[in-house]
Amino acid sequence: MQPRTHKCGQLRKEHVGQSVSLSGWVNNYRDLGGIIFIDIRDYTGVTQVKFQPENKAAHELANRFRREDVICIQGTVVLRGKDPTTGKDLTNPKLATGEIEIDGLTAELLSKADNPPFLPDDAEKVNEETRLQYRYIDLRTPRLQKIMRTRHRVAKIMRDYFDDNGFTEVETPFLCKSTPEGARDFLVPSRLQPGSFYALPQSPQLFKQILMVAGMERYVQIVRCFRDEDPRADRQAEFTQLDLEMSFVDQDDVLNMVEGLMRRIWKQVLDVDVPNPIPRMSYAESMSRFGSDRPDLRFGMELVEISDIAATTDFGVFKDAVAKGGCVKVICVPGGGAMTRKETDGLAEWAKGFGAKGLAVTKVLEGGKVDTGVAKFIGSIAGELISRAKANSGDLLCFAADTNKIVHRVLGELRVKLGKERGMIKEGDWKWLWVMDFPAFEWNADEKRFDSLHHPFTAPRDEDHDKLTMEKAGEVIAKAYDIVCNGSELGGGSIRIHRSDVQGKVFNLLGIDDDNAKVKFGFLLDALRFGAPPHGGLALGLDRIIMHLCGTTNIRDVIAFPKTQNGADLMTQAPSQVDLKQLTELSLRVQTHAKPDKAV
RNA sequence: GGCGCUGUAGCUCAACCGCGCGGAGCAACUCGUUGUCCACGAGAAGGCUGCGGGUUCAAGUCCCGUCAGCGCCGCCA
Repeated sequence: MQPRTHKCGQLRKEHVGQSVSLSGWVNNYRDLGGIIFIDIRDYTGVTQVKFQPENKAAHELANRFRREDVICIQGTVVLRGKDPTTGKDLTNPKLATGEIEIDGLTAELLSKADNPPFLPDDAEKVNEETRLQYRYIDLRTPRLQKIMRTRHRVAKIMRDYFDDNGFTEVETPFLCKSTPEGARDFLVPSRLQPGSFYALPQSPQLFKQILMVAGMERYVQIVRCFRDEDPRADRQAEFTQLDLEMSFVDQDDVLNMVEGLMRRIWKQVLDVDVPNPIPRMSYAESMSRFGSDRPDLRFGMELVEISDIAATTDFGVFKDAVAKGGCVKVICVPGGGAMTRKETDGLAEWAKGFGAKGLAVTKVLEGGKVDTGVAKFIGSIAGELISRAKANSGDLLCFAADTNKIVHRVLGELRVKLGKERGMIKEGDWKWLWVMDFPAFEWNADEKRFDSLHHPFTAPRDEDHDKLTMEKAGEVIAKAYDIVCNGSELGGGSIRIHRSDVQGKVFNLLGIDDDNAKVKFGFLLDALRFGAPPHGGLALGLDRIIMHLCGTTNIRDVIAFPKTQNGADLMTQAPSQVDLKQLTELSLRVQTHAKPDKAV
């Protein structure tokens, strides 16, 4: 094999006359009987190589080259120019290297390829199932190559940024203690302690707090996290976080640090300016106006409160909702009046999937009138309704009347669905937001106790410390914050509790008694007793950041070896059954072999 | 755990309301072709229609089950 002198995407006019050697894959071949053209590809691009019959040995070899063979060629860079007889322009403007070609003098077959199940050129059209099975071919496509390189680059920008700011990257364990709160843990059996299990970390939360107690001051880590829950288009069981924690800080310090990072990444990767500062909105306002704690601000269609006037109508659904302490809200869909009955019925059906009993709609006419749907019930408030919703003739009004939670959920989801479907999002628009002032706790009616909205180590506002009682816990606001980009939560964090007495009170609210707390989090409570600085931090979803930067909605695109919805790796066939011997060594016995065909 | 969509040649797709021997493009194979660049021309080959059952004179098509992939709900402190 000749040593490579250049990469396949590199050669230009100025290299003409040079003797070069390239290695790569056969992207395509065109055998014209005499002259043979081979397009050779590596990660930098494609170059055309020609083999003339006069170079007999090389020509005979090239004659056998097929797609995806790995070859090495050597020859002279020549200008394509114009055909001497016909005068036709021979350059290929579609190719970065299209002004030149290589007059191939020698060729070598480094590795013969079987007929591939699909060609990298066609991959975008191919079934994802097939692509995942042959992931190494899929990854040859320029698109995925580019995503993987962007991912690398972003990780480097992150590390450089935090290095510039005095952070230290510390690796935390993958074999951890299981903490049954939150998501399901992936468990790893202990051989040395039969019957005991490690858990893979859902996040390094406790370790990073302990690193603050340990005096690291500024910690960062790009770290794999694991949650044994069902995947989604933007969620994998195994995912990567940028995790950070800082000592002697309050919210503004963390927010400023993270904003600086986002500005650097978006500037360097996309040449897009992230606003300075990123606007902030309270959780309460976000829920009220957008029905979501991660509002997409690229379009309007805000939720409008109409409970007061809805209660004055004769419409039972509206009156009941308000009487029971819920609310009635409306969103105005510009131009939605043109929707058919079938379409609006479809929306109502869809809304039921989010807990709504239905979805009331009506169309806005000229002169402050409404028609169709629930029009006959709301005639008395039509004028006020149209004015509050800022509706115009031809718009569609969508109402939800229920508990606050369901109304926000349904209209929030509907708003996003219609915003996307009706082309209300401007291409290339970026809207950033910090959502702040989350409630610390949420009442769990089933278990008759409070749950943490964020996690149990989140600090309440200083002025809310005396509300850490069963009576008032619902009013406590946490020092927690989420960063939201175009309606997607990129990350979140909080200032943590650094006093063991406050932490104890919170555990009690969550129904974790002292003994239980000691068993589960004793090491953290101990650490907090031995000199804990005030600290806080944040975790960003690296996969989601890459998705945004690369313009994909499929998280599998940004992970080199992703898993399917079933948790399977179609390439390696994981998970698989294991030898009885392995199980015995781990003191494990499997109850059912549900899929014996997958046995090892 | 639930709802929906999909499954036909190596790949991408056809095949009417259930009616003829399930077709085409690409790839692979053979032959031809000296300026192509998703080369071109000719030929030959390629199928248990995911799997199992049912309805029917007749099923790729309808029904039931099952497996797999995708999207969603639940879940994701």
